[in-house]
Amino acid sequence: MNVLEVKALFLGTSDDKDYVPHLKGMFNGLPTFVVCEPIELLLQLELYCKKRGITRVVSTNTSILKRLLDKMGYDKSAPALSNYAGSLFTFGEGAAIEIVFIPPLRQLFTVTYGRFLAARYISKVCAPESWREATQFQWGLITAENFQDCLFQLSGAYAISIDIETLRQDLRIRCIGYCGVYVGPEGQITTRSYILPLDSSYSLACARAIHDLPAQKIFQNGKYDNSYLLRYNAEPRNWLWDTAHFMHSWYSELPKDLGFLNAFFLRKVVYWKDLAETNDLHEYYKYCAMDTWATANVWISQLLTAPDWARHNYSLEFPLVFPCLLAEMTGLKRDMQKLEEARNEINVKEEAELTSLRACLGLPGFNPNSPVQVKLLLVALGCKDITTTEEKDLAKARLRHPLNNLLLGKVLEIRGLRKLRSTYLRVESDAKQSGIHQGEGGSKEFKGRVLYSLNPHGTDTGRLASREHHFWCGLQIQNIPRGREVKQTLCADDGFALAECDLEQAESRDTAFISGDENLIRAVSGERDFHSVNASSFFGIPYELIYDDSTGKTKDKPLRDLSKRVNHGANYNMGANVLVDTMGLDKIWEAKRLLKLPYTEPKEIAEFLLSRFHKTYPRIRNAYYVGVTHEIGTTSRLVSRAYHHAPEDAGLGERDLVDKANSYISKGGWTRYCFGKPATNKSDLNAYVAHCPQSLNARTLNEAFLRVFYELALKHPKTFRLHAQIHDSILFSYAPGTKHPEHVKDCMEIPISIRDVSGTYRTFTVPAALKLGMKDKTTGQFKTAKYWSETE
DNA sequence: GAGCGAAGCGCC
DNA sequence: AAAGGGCGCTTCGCTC
Repeated sequence: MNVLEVKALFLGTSDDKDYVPHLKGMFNGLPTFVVCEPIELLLQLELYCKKRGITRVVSTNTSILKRLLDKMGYDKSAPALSNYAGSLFTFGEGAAIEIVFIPPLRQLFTVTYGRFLAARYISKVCAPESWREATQFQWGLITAENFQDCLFQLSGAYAISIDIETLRQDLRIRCIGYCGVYVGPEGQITTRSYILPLDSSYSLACARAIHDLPAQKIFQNGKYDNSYLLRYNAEPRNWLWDTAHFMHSWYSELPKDLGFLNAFFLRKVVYWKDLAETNDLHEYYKYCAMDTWATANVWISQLLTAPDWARHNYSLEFPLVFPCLLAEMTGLKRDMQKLEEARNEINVKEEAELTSLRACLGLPGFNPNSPVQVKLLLVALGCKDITTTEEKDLAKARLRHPLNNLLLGKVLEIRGLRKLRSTYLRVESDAKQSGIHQGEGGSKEFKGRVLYSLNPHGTDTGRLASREHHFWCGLQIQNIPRGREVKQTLCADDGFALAECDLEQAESRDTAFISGDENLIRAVSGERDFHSVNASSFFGIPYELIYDDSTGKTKDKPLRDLSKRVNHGANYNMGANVLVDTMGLDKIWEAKRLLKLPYTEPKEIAEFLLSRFHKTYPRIRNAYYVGVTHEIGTTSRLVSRAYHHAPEDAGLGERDLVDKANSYISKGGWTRYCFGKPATNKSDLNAYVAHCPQSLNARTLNEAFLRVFYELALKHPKTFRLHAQIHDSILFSYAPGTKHPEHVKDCMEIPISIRDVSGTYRTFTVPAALKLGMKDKTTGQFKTAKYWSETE
C-alpha cells in the first residue's frame, strides 16, 4: 500500500444514505470511505480517520459541526447546516485533517444547483490545488493617533473594499471597515483591514478623506452602504465594484449574500456571522474587519476566475446602481391627508362587509383572512373538494351556488380591503399594534416620503426587483395596486408633475422577434389591434367583426378578452388545466358557447384554445422552445442575441451599423447560466422560455433607465426627478413647461437588432407611450398629473 | 414571545 | 400526475 495515498471520508447522516451513490465522481478519484451512522464526538471521528489514514472529510453531520464550533469557543446549541455549507475546519494531530461541510444530500435533487455546489465544496478538500488561497487576515483600528499612517497606507492600495455597520434604530453608522488590496512587485496580493469607529465629527472627516482616495472601491451590495454614506455626505469616489452584482452577473440563480460568497469563492473559511453576535466591542470590530477581508478576497477571486461573458454581464448591470440609488433616495411624496382619507374609506367599507358576513354566518369571530376558518366555511358550503382558499379556488366555489357566491364574495372583498390597508396604507398605529418598528415611530414614510429599493441583482432575468428601503421603511414600489385607492396618496413634489412612460406590449414583441415567428411578428408590428388580430387568426372570425379600426372601438369584447387570456397562457407554455383555473369555469363555458365547441370537458376546451395559439404561431413551440432546450442542454447557458443601438450609432452608415450589431450579437448580450434541466423538467423549461423575452425587455428598459439618468436626471436636477422603474415603465416627475417627458420617451425607444433562433437578423423598436395626465371629466380640459392615480 | 414557513395576494 | 414566468409583504398558525 502506498502510505502517501490521500484518502477521503464522507461522513453523512441516515438521511443521506440513499443519496451517497450520487456523489460519485466528486472526490477527485480519491479512495473514499462512507459513514452514515451517528458519530457524536470529534475524538471518535479522529480515531476513525487515524486508523484508516483519512485526511479529507466531507460531512453533513451537525453534531461534529457543533463540536468543531465549540472548540472555537462558540456555543450555539444548533448551528444551521445551511449556513455552514462550504465551511472548512481542521482537526486531529497537527490539524492534519481537513473537513468541509456540504448541504444535506437530498439537495442534490431538490435544488437545481445542488450537484454543482456539492462538487465545488467537496473539491475544497479533495482538489485543494485547484483553489487559490486567500490573503492572510490582518486588521487594526483607526485612531486619531494613527489616522495619517492608515490614510497613507490606504492611498497606496490597488483597490479598497468598504463595509459599514449600522444601528437600525436611528439609522446611524457605527463603524466603517476598509480593506486595502495591495499588489506587490512580483504580482503577489496582500490585504490589510482597518476599522474606523464613527464616533465623532473627527472620525467622519477621516472617513471622508479615505473615501476621497482615487483607488477603485469595492462593496458587497453597496447601495445599502451608500444610502447611509450619502446621509453623512461621505459617499466614496470611484465605486466600481460590487461583489453581489458580480455574482449575479455570473450565476444569477445562486444566492448572493456575503456568507454564501465567502464559502463559494474562498477555500479555507468558516461562516462567521453567527460568531459575530457579540457584545464585546473589540470582537464586533474584528468581525466587521472580516467582512471587508471577505469582500476583498471574493472580489479578487471573481476577477481572476470569471469567464468573459460574466464580465460582460457585469459591465451591463453594475452601472445601474447609480440611477437606482438616485431613485431610491428620491422616493415619492406621500399626501398624508389623502392617506388618512383613503384609510377611513376602507375602514368603513370593511366594517360594513365584516359585520354583514359575520351576521350571515352567525359567527361573530369569523376571520376571512384565516385559511383554516375559510376552509371550514367551504366544507359547510358543500365544497370539501376545494382544499385551498385562494381567490381562484373561491371563484370555483362561488359558481356552484348563489349562497356561496354571496358569502365568498364578501370574504374576498374583505381580504382585498385588508390587503390595501395593511400593506399599502399603513400608519403608525398599525405598526404599534403588530410590534413593528418602522420609519419615524412606526410609519411607512420617511420625512413624508415613500422610499423603496430597486435592486438590479434581485431577479434571475435581469429585471430590477424592489423592496422596502435600506432605511427599514417604505414600500415595494413595483406592486402598488392599480386602482386609485393607493396611487391617489402618492404624488409629485411641489412645482412638479408626475408622469409614467411605458414600453408597449414589450414582451409580446420580444417573443416574436426572438422566435422569428413571422405570423407573430406581423401581428405585433402591424397597425391593427394585437388581441383582435389574435382572436381573428385563432378562431377564424373576420377582424372587422371584432375591432373597428376607424373608431378604435372593440366590437366583440368577449372574443377579444378570450384571445387575450389564451395568448397570455400559451405564451408561457401554460398547461390546459392551469388555463382552466386561471380563466375560471365560467369563462371556459363562455368560450365553448362563443366558438360553438363540441367539447364537454373544461380541459378539452382549454386544450383546444391553446392548440389554436400554437397553430397560429407554430415557431413558438417548434423553434423557440426547442432552441432554448437545445442551447441549455449543450452549453448550460442562455445567451441573448440582441443589440441595443447606442445613441452614437445614429451617426453610422447602414453597413457599419449592421457590422457593429452583428459583431456584438455574435459575442452575446446578457448571458444567463442555467442550472435547471429544461429537457426533462417542465417547470425549468417554462422558467427558461419566459426568461428570454422578460430578460430582453428588462435590458431594454435598464438601458433606457441609464439614459434617462444621464441625459435628464443628472443634467436637469432642478426640473426633473427620477422615481422608479416598474418592469416596463419609468416613473418620473418634471417641471411643467419643460420638454422632459418627450425626452424620456426618446430615451426609451431604443432600436434593437436581433438574431432569431434560426439565425435571421431583424431590427425593431418597441414603442413607448407617455402617460401625462387625463381629461377633466367636467371641463373636458387636459390636466397634467400630480398624483399617481392621474397618470393615464 | 420570537422565529419561521405557508398561504394569500399585490404588480408586470 | 401535472406543472406559466418574474418578484416582496402581511397574516396566520405552528414550533421552539
